[in-house]
Amino acid sequence: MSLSTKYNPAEVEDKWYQYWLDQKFFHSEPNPDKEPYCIVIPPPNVTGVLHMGHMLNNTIQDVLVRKARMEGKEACWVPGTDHASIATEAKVVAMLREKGIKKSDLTREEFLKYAWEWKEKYGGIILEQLKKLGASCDWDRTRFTMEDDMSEAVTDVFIDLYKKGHIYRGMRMVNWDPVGKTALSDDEVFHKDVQSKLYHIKYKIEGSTNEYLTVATVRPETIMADTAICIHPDDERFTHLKGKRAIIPLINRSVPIIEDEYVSMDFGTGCLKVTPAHDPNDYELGVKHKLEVIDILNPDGTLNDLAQILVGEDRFIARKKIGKLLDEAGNLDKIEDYSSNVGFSERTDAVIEPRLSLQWFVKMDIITKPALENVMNDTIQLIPPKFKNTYRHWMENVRDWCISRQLWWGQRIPAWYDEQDDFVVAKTEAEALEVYKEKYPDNATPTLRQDEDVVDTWFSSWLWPITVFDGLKDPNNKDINYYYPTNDLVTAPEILFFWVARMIIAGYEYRGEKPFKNVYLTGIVRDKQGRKMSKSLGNSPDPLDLIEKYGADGVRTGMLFSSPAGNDLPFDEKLCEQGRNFSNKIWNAFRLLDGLEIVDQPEAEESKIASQWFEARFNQALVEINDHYSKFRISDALLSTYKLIWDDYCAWYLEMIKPEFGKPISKATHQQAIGFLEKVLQILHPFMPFITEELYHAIGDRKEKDCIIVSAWPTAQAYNTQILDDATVAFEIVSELRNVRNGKGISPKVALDLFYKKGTELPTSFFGIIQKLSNLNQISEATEVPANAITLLVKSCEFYIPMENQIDVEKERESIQKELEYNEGFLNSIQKKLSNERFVQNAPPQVIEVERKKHSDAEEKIRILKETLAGLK
RNA sequence: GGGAGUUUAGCUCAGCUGGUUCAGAGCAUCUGCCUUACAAGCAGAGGGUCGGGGGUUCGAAUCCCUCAACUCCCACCA
Repeated sequence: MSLSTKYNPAEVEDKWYQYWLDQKFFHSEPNPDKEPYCIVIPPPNVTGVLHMGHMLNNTIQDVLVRKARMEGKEACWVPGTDHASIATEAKVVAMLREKGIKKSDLTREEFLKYAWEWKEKYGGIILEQLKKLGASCDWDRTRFTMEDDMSEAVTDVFIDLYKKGHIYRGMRMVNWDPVGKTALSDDEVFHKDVQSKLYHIKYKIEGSTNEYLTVATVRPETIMADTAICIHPDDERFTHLKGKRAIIPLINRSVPIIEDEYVSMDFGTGCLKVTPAHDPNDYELGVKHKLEVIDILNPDGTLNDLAQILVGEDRFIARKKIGKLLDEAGNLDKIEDYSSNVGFSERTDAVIEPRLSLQWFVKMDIITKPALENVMNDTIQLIPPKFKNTYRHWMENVRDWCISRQLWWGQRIPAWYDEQDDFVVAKTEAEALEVYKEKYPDNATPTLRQDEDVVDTWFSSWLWPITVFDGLKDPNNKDINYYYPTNDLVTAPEILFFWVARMIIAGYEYRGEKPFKNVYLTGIVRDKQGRKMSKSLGNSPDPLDLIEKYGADGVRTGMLFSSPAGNDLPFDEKLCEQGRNFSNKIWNAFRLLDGLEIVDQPEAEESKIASQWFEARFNQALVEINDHYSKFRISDALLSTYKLIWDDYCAWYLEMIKPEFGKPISKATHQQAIGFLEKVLQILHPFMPFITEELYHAIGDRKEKDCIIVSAWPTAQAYNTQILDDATVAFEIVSELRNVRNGKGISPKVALDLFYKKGTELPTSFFGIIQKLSNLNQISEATEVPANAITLLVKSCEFYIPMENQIDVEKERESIQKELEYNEGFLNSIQKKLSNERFVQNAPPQVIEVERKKHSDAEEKIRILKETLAGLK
């Protein structure tokens, strides 16, 4: 069998994924004999398509899960999707629109039928895509946030929180999306700077004939909703107006002039029109000064009857028209250009209208307490910890959470209204009726209607770590008892508050326990220009294309080469290329071993030393890699693994044991080499699951269940440090010799002789290896300095390489002179340091000792260099 | 406006409580090699006054002050 020099991932990836599935390696059940390790996936939107952010995120999760599985833990990665009410509803509405169906023509039931159909057809594509990445999720446990059980949990929690007084219904100024006709949470609004006009409008003072007060506003269409004019109490310009009233132009309604320090004297005209129904700050002022609230807008953003004029006009058209009307009436002082920050709906892009409405809220004051505390005291660890500050800031300033959404796709609010608009919070209509019996004692059955709204999506996903194990329905079941609290959560910092904080809140509220121990916050994947990769910008490569091109293993490592926790990842396809090249490197290492003729002959001495060295080196690296993992330094763990395999195993070890061309290898050596390969493949497996599984089987005769994915993570053994030190010296000598060849243009094929100065201590055990790697005839002690030789210095040891052709004495002299000068300068600086009394007095003895050593070493080196220079003829 | 963070080689990042390496890695670059596992490779080399300025110290990329640039989060003045 002759293998291609290039590894072909397409041939093996699907095969092994299916094999793992068939063997149920991803499936987990509570096992009291094993320590649990659990990750719940941040459920992607059902409407979602895999993007680079998911790739990064899920690769990290898979690395953690695979490592835990190999460590013998009962590893369970729970997958699933989120119903994402707004996003999904928007998609379904768009789909219907294409078919010529308007949502408004459908009943709720009809719409939901379409929505479910859509979900069944397109939902969860993303989970299939994750399989291509190699994600080792327990697919038997796949959940969806709008399954019956999950929805029931949402309802139960709503009712429970209501009973505990943590949910209330109240008037609140909310972000109203007039296009989507829904209230949005603050998080769903984005702000943009918009060029607009500042209208200076003159309000006549009541009782005067020609005295006016000017107010500046960007929203002249709301003057009909004004219920006061506000001035600063210390503003001397307006002292005479205190206690008076002003007349709203056009509609001639009289409003009081009030005083409040909220108004800034130096902004605009110093007078503020107060419109409690249409501005959050004005609303606050209104509450404070007990002002009337006049709402002049319809839900769709048109003016209603209360506006008295321009009824039925859209708010923006009304704005233009009212400007004209005011001008005609002589109430328009001037119009200025003005740039202001305007809120937009994240979903429909409509300008947000602050609107007063009855909404459901979660009171955040009490229930956030344990969530703040346990992050601050590191019971739950944020990685990197710098997010603690941000987290605290948010938790200390958190506002009540508006959880009602005027949508259909989602869990409906379990509140039941009678004809008087009284409501009862209950699980079912029947239960609600029971409660109403008290109000209607005469056996009269009231007609009830359920609240039309659904709850915010986060109100279901905040329960995710509990509900995936049915921990609300059955708080003592064996799954939740075993897997909860889960271990690590891997997610984007953008949703630290929307989701992570709320899961922590829910965890303490419903389990009295944190939902996870560590929160690993990934960075944002950006393009080369530093822009966030997003669908709308079209700057994100299709992950599946990348996988096809570089292999899942290549893409996975590509994503991880440079992404420390919390740092953004400026993505470059070159990273995947590096990953692919790495697969290829390993593939070829295997090809080398695979192609050798094996004979039962005694092992070469160099090979024995080589194996001893690699054994030590492997263990040293393993300790380092384990340490990286324990600190969630995933990129570092990968890089250490990469170097162990590429540099130590391939570049050094394999070169050491490789037989001469055409010659066979000793069976014992080959077995060692294969054994080491197996070990490094295991270490690599979390990062590159596919190629490692392929090669694991290629290098051994495996039974059905004997797979690398479930093999035991190697245990770090105590290692021989002496051999590592010796190797370092040996490698340096080899490197210097290569340097000489490079500089003198001597082919590696020309064998050289190497002499060392009499009496030097050298790692003689490595001489064979040095000879082999550097193509040397001999390494011998020099009885005298050979003539016509190049002198080398390695760690203050002198070496001579006799040259066949006359060496260029001048050039040699020059280079030695240069080194001499460098060393003399170095010596000088140390001497200065050591002659500084204060240094000698204050520095710790070890530091001084080190400086002394440096000093004597440098002196020795200078002496040798001088000698060599003198010897050059 | 409030808060947090970042600034170390061309790029992406390590450098823990100041002191063994007059600053490290990967990638990229340059030079030489189609050397019998791998040119998706091999061997070697160059490259940074650690954002600017000041201070503390015998000694600072590391601590303090200050300035500057960038990033993120929160709030949003009519």
